[in-house]
Amino acid sequence: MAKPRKEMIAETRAKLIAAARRAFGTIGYAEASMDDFTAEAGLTRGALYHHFGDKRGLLQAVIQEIDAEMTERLNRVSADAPTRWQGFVEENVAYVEMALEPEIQRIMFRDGPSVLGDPSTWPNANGCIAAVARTISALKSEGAIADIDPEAGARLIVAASSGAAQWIANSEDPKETSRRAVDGFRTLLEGLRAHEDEIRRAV
Amino acid sequence: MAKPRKEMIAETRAKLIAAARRAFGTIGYAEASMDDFTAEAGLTRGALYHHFGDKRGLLQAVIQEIDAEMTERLNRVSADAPTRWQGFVEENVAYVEMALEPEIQRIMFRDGPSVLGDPSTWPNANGCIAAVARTISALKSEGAIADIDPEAGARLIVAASSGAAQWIANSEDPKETSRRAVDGFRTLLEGLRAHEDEIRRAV
DNA sequence: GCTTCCCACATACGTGGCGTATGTGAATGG
DNA sequence: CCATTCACATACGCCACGTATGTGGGAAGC
Repeated sequence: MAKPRKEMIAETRAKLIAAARRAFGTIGYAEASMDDFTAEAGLTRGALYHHFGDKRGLLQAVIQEIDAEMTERLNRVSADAPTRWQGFVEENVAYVEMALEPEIQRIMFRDGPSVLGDPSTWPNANGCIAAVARTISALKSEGAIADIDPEAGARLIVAASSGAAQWIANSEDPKETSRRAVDGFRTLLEGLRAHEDEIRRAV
Repeated sequence: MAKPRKEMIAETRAKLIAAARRAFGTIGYAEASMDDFTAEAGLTRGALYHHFGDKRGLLQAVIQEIDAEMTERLNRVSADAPTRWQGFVEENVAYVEMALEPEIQRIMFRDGPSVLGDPSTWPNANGCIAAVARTISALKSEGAIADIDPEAGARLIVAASSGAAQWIANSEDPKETSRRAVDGFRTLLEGLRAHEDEIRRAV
C-alpha cells in the first residue's frame, strides 16, 4: 500500500500496453483477443475500455510507445557517428535493422496502417520521419547532399528502408537478401551525395 | 439456359470478386461483412466458402486481379516510352499514380499486408516488382544506370513510390505535397543515373 | 429419355469476440 | 466521517465468421 492512486493507474496502463504489445506483435492485432491479453495482465476488458476507449485506442498507445523508442534509437545512432554523412547512412541502416524486428514489422508496418490508416496521419508517431528529415536538413546546409526537400527525402528513404527490411525478413535466405538489399540501398543513398560535378549535371 | 456449367461458375466467381473488391476497397477488409457483399452479388456466404475457402482466400483472389491490372498498366507505360530511361521514370510515376487510387492503396498497401503478410510472399502477385526489375535490368545492360541489383533496386524504388503516394494521398494539400514528393523522387532516380565520372567515384 | 450421380450453392447452427450498460469498492476531499 | 468520484469488474446483446448439412439442377451412362 501507500501506493498513490496516480501510480496505480499508470501501472495498469503500462501493464495493458505491455500485454497488448506482446499479443499484437506476435499473433497480430486481428487475432489478439482482448479477453485473453487483459487476463494475462491480471485485468479485464473493463480496464481497457476505461483507459483506451476501444481496441484501436490501445493500438494507438502501443504504436506511440514503439515510435518513441525507435526515434530515440535513431537519434542516438546519428548523434554518435563521426561525420554527418556517416550518421545519415548508419541511421538508415539502423532503421532497416529495426524494421527487421518482427514486433515492429507487424505492428508498425502491417497492422498499424491497416487499422489506423496511413502512418503519416498518426498523431505523435512520426518521430522517425522527423529524425531522418532533420539529418537531411543538416546535410543540406553543409552542402553534402543533393538539393532535396528534407521531408520528402526522409519519407522516400524511410519507405525504401522499410521495403528493404520486409523483403529481407520474408526471404528464404535473409543473409543473402540482406547483402543485396543493403548494397542497393547504399547505391541509392550514394546517388544523393553531392560531388563537384553536381552543378554541371543539374539542369 | 443454354449457359454451360463452366460459364456459370466463372460468372459467380467474378461476381463475388467484384463485390468483394468494392467492399474491401471502400470500407476495408475488416469492416466488410461477407453476408452483406455476397447478398449484394445475389449470392450467399455458401458460394464464397465453396470457391475461396474463407475470407482471406477471397482477398487473395482480389489482390491477384488487381496486381495483374497494375502490371499490365506498368508494362504498357514503359513500352510506350521513347527511351528506356524515360520509360523507367514514367513507369515509376505511373506506379505512384496507381498508388494514389484509394482502392489500390487500401487493398494492396494496407489490408493486404496486414491480412496476408508481406507482399513479397504473395503468390502470383509480384508482377509490379518484376516489371520494374526488368526495366532496371535493361537499363543496366545499356550502361544507363548505376550498378545495382535489379530486384533490390526495384523493391527499393517501388517501396519509395508507394510511400510517396501514401504521403500525398493523406496530406492536407495533395497538390503541393505531390510536387514535393515527385521532385524528391526525380532527384532520387537521377542519382542512380550513370554518368562519365561514375567510375572515378566508385570505391 | 429416364435414372443416378455430382456439384455448385443455400440454409441452419454454434461460437467467439467486441462494445455497452451497469454495478462496486476503495480512495479522495471536505 | 460522510459523500462523491472514479477505476475497474460483471453481465448482456449482437454481429460476423466458420462449419455441417441440405437441395436442386445439370451432366453422364445406358
